[in-house]
Amino acid sequence: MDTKSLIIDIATSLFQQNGYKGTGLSEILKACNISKGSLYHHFPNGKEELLITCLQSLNAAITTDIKEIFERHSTTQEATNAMIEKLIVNFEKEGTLAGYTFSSIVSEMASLSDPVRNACAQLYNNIQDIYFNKLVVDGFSEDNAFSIALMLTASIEGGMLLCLTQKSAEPLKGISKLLPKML
Amino acid sequence: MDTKSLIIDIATSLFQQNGYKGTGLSEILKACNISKGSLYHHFPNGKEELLITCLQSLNAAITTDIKEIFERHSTTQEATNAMIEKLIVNFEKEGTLAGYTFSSIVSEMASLSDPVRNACAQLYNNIQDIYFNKLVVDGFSEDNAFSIALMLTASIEGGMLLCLTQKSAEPLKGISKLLPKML
DNA sequence: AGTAAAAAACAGACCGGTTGGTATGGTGGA
DNA sequence: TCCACCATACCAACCGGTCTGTTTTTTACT
Repeated sequence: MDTKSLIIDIATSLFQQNGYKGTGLSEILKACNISKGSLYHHFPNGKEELLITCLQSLNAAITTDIKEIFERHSTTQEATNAMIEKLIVNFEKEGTLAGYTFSSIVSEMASLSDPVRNACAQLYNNIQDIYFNKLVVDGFSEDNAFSIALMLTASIEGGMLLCLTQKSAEPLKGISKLLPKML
Repeated sequence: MDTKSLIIDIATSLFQQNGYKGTGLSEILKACNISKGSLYHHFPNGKEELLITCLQSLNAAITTDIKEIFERHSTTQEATNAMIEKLIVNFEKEGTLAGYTFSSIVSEMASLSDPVRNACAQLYNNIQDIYFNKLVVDGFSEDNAFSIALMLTASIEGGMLLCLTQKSAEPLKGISKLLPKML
């Protein structure tokens, strides 16, 4: 793996775990085992440029991950349940939901940096789009599909937040059980 | 107003706006127009103690706010709609949802400090309890009431996150429209 | 009531450590 | 020889926290 990709991969997970301000450059450098000169060679505009690149990389990763799940299951409900199940398994095994959420960055940076905010917005949009398209195929009207896709995005993101605060996967499990009523 | 309350009030809104790591002590001191000695007199254990105190104060404020709304409306649906409406008005007027959410602190600190995480968990619990009790009065079974209360908490919190990233109140509006189907 | 001692509240200098960022110089391959 | 790539020394600014000293308020006693 080339140095730039290495930086992006490691920085992404550090940002997810500790947030933007919570992740120091030195921490990234040590984890990558590279020097400051190397980082600033690949990201001349510094930390924020790195963050945005990470968000884009994360965007691609999450999007393809979800897409794959949604292609494997015939209905939105099955796909959503499978997706949440994957979240739960990951959470109970790893004790973290980093890798699937980036809410810390949103709430940290949304009001401070428009480029970062836009990168996050695009990520949510992509996820919501996947839901939306599947719902339309399922036979929902575009209006309904849009509403439900929004609700899915919000409740899953909120559910992850609750899981983190409670150190328990119960919130996501409860949401998963309630989804059939919505679909 | 005594100094301690002043510190708590100002620090609370700063923490909500910029997160925990994003808020420097110096910033708090300047905003309060006090000295470091004064702050450390009232909060001898420093920044984290201050944060937890702020979360408890926020807990009381949000809880009584929501309680008041839920007492003024006869059904959960009406109350929820009124509450979201208030969020939307505030967001479109102030451009921020600080004051109603603290997701930045959750996602920043949940994995780093158990006391902070517990303070946040308690806050979510209190909110969810208000929903739950009203739902039971509405005639839902305890099981259903619990599920729906969870869903409300998650989707509203997620909705706020989406509003922040999109700089638009649309997500919360959409969620508000979809609530009748759930209740 | 008057006063002195004690406690609470506040101010600000100072500390070691870290932050993100820059400037310069070296190295290896095309 | 040139240039992408990397290493290192250095910087001012800031971080949270400690320290000592001063002011203000409360308490206790005559």
